[in-house]
Amino acid sequence: MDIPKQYSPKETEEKWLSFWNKNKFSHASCQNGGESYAIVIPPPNVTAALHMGHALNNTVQDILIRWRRMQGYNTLWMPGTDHAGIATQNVVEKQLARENRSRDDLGREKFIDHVWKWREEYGGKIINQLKKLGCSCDWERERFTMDEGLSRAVKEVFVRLYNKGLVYQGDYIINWCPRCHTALSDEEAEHRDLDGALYYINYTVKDTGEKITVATTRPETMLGDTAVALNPKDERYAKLKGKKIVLPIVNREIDVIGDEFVDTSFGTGIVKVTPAHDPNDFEMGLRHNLPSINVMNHDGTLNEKAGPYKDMDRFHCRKQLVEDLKESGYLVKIDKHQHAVGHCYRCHTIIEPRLSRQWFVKMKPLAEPAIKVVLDKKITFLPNRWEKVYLEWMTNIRDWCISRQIWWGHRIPVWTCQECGKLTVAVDDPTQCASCKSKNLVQDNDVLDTWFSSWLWPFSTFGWPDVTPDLKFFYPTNTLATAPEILFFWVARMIMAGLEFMGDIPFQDVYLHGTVRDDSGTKMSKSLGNTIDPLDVIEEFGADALRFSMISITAQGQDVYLSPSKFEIGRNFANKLWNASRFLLMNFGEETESFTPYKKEDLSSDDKYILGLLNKTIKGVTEALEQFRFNEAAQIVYDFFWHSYCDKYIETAKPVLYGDDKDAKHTTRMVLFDVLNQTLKMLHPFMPFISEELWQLLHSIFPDDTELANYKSIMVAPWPKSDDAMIDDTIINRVDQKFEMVSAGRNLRSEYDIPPSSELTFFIKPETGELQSYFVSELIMLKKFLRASSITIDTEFEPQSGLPSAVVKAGTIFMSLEGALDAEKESDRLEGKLDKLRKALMGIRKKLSNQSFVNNAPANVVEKERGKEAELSEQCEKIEQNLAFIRSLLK
RNA sequence: GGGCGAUUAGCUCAGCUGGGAGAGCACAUGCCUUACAAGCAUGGGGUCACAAGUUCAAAUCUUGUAUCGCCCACCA
Repeated sequence: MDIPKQYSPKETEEKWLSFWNKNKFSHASCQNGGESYAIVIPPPNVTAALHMGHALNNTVQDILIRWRRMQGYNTLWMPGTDHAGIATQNVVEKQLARENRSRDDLGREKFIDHVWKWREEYGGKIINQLKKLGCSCDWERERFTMDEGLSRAVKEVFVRLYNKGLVYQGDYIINWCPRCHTALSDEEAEHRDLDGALYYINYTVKDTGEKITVATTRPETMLGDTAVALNPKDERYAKLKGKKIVLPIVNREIDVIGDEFVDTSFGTGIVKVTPAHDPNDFEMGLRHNLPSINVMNHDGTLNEKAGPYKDMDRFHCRKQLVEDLKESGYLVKIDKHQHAVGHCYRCHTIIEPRLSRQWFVKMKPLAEPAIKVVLDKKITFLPNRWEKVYLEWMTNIRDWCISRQIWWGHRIPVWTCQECGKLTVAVDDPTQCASCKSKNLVQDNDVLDTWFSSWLWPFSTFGWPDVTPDLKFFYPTNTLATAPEILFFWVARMIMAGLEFMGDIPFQDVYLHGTVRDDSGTKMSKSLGNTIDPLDVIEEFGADALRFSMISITAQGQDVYLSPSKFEIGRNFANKLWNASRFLLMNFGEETESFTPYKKEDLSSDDKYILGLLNKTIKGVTEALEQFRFNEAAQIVYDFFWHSYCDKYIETAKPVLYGDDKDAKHTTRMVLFDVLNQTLKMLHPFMPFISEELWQLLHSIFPDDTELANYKSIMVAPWPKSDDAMIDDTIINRVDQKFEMVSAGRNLRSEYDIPPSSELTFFIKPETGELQSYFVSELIMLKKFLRASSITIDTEFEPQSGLPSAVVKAGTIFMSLEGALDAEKESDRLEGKLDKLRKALMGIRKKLSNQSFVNNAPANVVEKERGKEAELSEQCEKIEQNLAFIRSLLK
């Protein structure tokens, strides 16, 4: 068989992708029954291109899904995309702008048509990219948050909440993005510390002409001031109470109010009150019945209320106003001042707090049960610390502003009657007013927050509000894997929605992985230009390499630091797998051999050794996966495969394979096959493509092997089960001692600079007779590993001339030298070794002579120390003997 | 202002319920040994940020300090 020395992922990945797709291995049906295991994908935005965050997120999910599928669960991974209201509208508007057109040129209906067309043409390309990554979603079920079904769920939810009094319309201060021209929720406002200024401005007291100074960070809002506030305890308040204050420049008269909110120690202790542009001022306005003056347009320019500043941009106005105040002598001073400023999470424009009529969801009643299920451990967070973050947010939850002044999204199902002015709220478009029966209805112009559809994702994707068989079977889902960034946006809200509308939790485990950063620790983002494109990595290293590398460096919930060189881990590992398999294929191909599994009684100690370690590995990997310790699972298989199977077992197998004993050969082949087969299965969730390729190749060697015929794909082959009966620690320990002896011999060779090409004579003095007979039976092996022409094994061996030696657990190994021994060098070498051992021994002896250690430490710990003490002192003694002999040569 | 995370080898990081400091990369030396140079063998390298405490025993638990990073918060 002619197989290239290097694994090239490209064709392999394409081949199996279409194979899986054709055979629909990832399609789930509730009719197959069994125990369900379901994950709903965090739907990426339709506008998205695959980035490393997606790659990590979806690799984690695919590992879980593939693993559970192999374990025999009825497994479903529900895929789909999010319509991403503002983000998508922005993208399409930008595209229009390039053609010198705006959404207003098109008008609402045509614009929405245009977005749908855009989606068909360019949107959802991320789905194909996820396929390339190897994601085994049930692609037949792909959903979109604006699908007909999901849209119905959205309306249903709105109506239900409205009827329950949990959705209401009101005038409040909301976060307004002057660039997107829409309201945002509190979560959509990102607070960033900015170096701003605190402006001190003089206002005039009308009667007395006296000046009072207020401090503000946003002087332009002065134009909308309707009062000046002091703390009632402030003695200045008594003097000013009832007086009128004249606003500079605009010369409008406003009142003085007393309010506990005012902090006497901040600024001047006198606050300008702008109810239409500040949440605190708004509250004060309500308390004191103040008028609200909104001085801004929706695009952040000043309106007619701003007098001379009309049509000016808010920041231009600020500059001009400060200039004017300075000129007219009202500006006292400007202090540097750092403060948190809200930014639009979509376009990063500075948000304007603005009084506006919007729709809200009352959250407290929804939050209560969602707090309870977490406290009751019905939902667990991994890592656990996120539970606290979740509870903190939930307990201090504020109402959710859900209306958006954009066009792309779910239109609010509310109609206003033009006759009686009453509202009709309905799932199906009403033909007449619910109260006066007039047909003259106008639908609310706004659409809903994107998250108002995604919070229903775990059940809307199964057909809710219909109680479908899928919904009954797969809900609640099992695991949700996502990034902590959307804990509040999405995870928390899904829990609330699940409980409210399904009466049950949406998922049991929430696995929150870290954020992907570049190797300087900066979050990867397109705008910073520090991204690594996963598709480039797939192109260069392969999807398996990308997945394996990323997972093996991702500790549970810690952030991931990526640089291109990291992907070599996975690429090299894939290549190692490739070559080990190549070795098997080369040695299996020569004769058609029937597939007869090895018999336990025919196994050599090396066979038992590797099978023992295999079973330990299966146990370790399975446990690690159960605990969501993906990096550990990957590490365990990696280490087993590379350092035990390849470095040790394949090497011990070679003399057998190249020898004449047909039965031994067959047994060895079957063990080689079995162990690699099981390893490939364990690796499948991590490296789906190469594991499939090699599994298919290996199984195709044996015409009478049934696994390939039974399962057709490793994807649905059974997950390995560990068998304790296969783990014999005595044998594992003995074989380990053999390898330790080999290493000691190799070390001697290396320290004496003897090239591997020259064959040497070794003498092994085993510790016990039992080891002697074991080593004798392993003579061929030992000769191969040590590149020795002859090895003498004798418990009574005493060197007649000076020989370099090394002491290990199993005994002493001596190396013959062609020329005479440099006794001085050897004595130095031995002294060095002895020194190290003695230091270790001293530490242990000190411990053991400590009465409180012996009395207080558990018996097994003390016993272990005693064992170590015996072992080390014996080794020291032997080295001392050897050293004495060498020294005698020096005299 | 509150909360959280990180600090371990030159670099990137593991180290779960306290009991022998680990991996990968890099480095040094030697090897194209009939699976693999994307490899093999051998080796060097760490006051586990600092300080105090609990304990027979601390990288691991407690408290505090420092540095970096993140999240939340309506002091104008």
